[in-house]
Amino acid sequence: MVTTRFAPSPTGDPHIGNIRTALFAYLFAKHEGGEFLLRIEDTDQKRYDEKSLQTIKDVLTWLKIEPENLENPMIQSKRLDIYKKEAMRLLEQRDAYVCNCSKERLDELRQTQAKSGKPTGYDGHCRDLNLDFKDGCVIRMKVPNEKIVFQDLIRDEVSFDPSTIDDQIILKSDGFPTYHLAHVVDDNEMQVTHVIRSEEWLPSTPKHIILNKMLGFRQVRYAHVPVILSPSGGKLSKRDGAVGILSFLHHGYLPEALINYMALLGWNPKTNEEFFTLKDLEERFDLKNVNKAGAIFDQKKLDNINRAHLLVLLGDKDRLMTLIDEQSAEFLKKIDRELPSGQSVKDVLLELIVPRIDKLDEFSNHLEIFVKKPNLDETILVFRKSTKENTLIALNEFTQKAGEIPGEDWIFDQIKALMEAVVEQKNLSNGDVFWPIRYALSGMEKSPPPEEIATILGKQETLERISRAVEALQ
RNA sequence: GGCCCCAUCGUCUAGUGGUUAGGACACCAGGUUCUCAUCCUGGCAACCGGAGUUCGACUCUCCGUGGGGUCACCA
Repeated sequence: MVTTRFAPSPTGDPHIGNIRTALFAYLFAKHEGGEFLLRIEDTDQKRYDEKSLQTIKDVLTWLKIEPENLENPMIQSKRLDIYKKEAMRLLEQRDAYVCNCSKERLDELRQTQAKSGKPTGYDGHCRDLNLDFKDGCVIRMKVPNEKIVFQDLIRDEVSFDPSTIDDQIILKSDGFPTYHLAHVVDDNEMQVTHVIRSEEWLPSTPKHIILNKMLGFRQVRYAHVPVILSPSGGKLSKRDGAVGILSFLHHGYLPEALINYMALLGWNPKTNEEFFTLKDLEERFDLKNVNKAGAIFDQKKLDNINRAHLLVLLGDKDRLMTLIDEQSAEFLKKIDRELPSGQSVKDVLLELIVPRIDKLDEFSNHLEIFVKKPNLDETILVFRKSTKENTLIALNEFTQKAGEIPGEDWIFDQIKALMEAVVEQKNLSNGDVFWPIRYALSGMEKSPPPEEIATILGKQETLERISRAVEALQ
């Protein structure tokens, strides 16, 4: 049976790169009919963020990549005695040793090494001293002199020369284990079969393999997934804007879209399709089809995929209503009424607005136009294939004709007929008329059609807005 | 700097010795005899360089070059 895990440190809003790794681990487990587990690696007391655990759980739930033990994850800080016991065992086996080198000595050592152009690393000062363990000392693993070769599920064979691996600390002076010891012990206890983690762990993998062997644990398979790069090519970091998964949530991205995009970033489905649900991915995912090279994060593509999922959501308007912001939802309910066609104003607006937005946080902007007069830019007011003169003719003629329509007839087909009449009588193109009226009413380059907006705004407000547009042009 | 990993359109990628090097995003043009959007059609655009191996290399090997990662009592 396959078991994978997601083992984040509780240090804040989870990075999208970590979540993608979690997704791969989840998908691999599901595809193999196995288990996906959660473990919290909180052995660094300095960076601990108490809200983070809940955030991690919320995010996994929101994305629907829930670990089997979501409510009861393994927490490393509660297992200190276990790590210590294993460290002591290694000490007894002479696979590890006590080191009392001071921080100062270590810093100095590194500096001299760096200065003389040598690789930095522990020099083995305490290796053969056979010091007794006392509180305040650290324990280091004794790296044997043998070449380490292993098969990475994504990269195939990777090998390391022992001279490049130094005697890593496995138990810190505060009694906490380092990652190296803790994860090996935990993965064994959780019966993890496949360690799927970020590529940045590749260089320390030989240490983990050695530790695992020393402790007599069964072998695990490793898969190192490539990192996500920023548009400038480096590691995607906070300097590149939003990288925390929560910020994507707050910006109105759909969980299913995020999942779809993250999967495509580095994994390929071996088909030309690109739209996938979680279920689809569970069926098709294979580590063999994960790319080796890092992939640059492309927000445009994410937006595009989000749009595709948004369109699908139109088929489930009840869910859609729960996803848009509260104010917008309330507003829609307030103005909702049945139209002669039998459709509701709410549904019509949903249908009109959703295809025009990339993400849900833009939704309220589209509703705002019904309560707030837009700021107009006279250069946008003129359709790109039109002229200022024709725009003025169109707006003025529309105003004049509109005056003749009684208030109770102010509904879309009438208004549309009106605009069509202007086109015909003044010998203009559709763009000459529809574009400036729509922009005058909405102030947006993308918005529902003018007659729809005008109907909801009412005759008086419509004419006021058009007259403001005429003023802006003159 | 040492070590490790990587390298096809601007971006995500398909391609496993013989292809007009395919798809998607973005961009551009056109269409949907109603604007913007949606949708549809078309266009632009790539094998990092050099040696080898081979009848034949984007595909295999080596060397460069470039990019990334890592060298903590952080994970």
